[in-house]
Amino acid sequence: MPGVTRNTRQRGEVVALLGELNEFRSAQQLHADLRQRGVGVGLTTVYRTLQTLVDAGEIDVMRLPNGEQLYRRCSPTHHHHLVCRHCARTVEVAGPTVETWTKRVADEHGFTDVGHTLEIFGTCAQCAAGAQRKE
Amino acid sequence: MPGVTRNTRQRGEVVALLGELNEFRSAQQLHADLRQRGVGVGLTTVYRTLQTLVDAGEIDVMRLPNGEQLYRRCSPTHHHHLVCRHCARTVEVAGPTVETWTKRVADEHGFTDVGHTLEIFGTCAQCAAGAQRKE
DNA sequence: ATGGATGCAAATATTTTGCATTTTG
DNA sequence: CAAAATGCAAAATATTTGCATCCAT
Repeated sequence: MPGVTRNTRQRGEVVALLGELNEFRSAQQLHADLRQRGVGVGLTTVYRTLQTLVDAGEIDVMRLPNGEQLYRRCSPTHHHHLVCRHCARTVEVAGPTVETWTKRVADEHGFTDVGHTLEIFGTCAQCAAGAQRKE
Repeated sequence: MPGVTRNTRQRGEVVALLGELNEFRSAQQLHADLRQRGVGVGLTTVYRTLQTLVDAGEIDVMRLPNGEQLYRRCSPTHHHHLVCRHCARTVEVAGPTVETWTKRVADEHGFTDVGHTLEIFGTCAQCAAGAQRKE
């Protein structure tokens, strides 16, 4: 079992990139981004680093309806995402209402140790205005 | 483009099985179930049939945190699922609260054409009592 | 020096697709 | 009979793992 987490160049590159970006990216995208800027990092390492960061709670994972996993540096507190289907613009939203509701529903049915996943998808104002579908 | 949807034996088998079962199953599981009862259906066909049914809104798809896709015949109205992590027992829950909340949040941020995904995971009373982890 | 980290290639796992054949309407 | 559906094998995706080597501490 990994006792400590060492500071390697690759790890630094991944963390740095996530720090700059403010949108969800797949492991593959992040890997491509890095290579494009001339940074040598293996895809395997990107995957492993992201996994480590997720476990440490330093980044967020989200899964699109199509199954792709996207990663992003987010605020450490529990929250959900409102994502634009077209431009991928993302808004973090705190959801005390949802938290309370899920907890209550779970209680009513005798469920404990509850957790949940929630993502909201829609079209942001910009994209709606431009009505520019790029599909 | 497929104009109509024909009635084939295989399609009937899949629909029938989904009709009996009342829990989420993966395409692979459904395929195995069918073969086990001596019904000859190709895995490809199972996938294609499920896809068709989903498009027609006749069945529900859910994705576990691990990414597996599960299918189930559900009530036609919009709802969410409360799923036991251990025994996979599933409860359908209507979520007017959530619907309203997501709509409001989206509005506040100028998002339109909104949709969302929500799944609740926990430990059901039975499993909590038995404390039987079968992992 | 020593155990975690890396990265290549290969293995997994899941879902999709090409295409010849069968079946439904 | 024509179009749709089937099913096998192969392809496409995405992520994980074996293992020899490298490097941070």
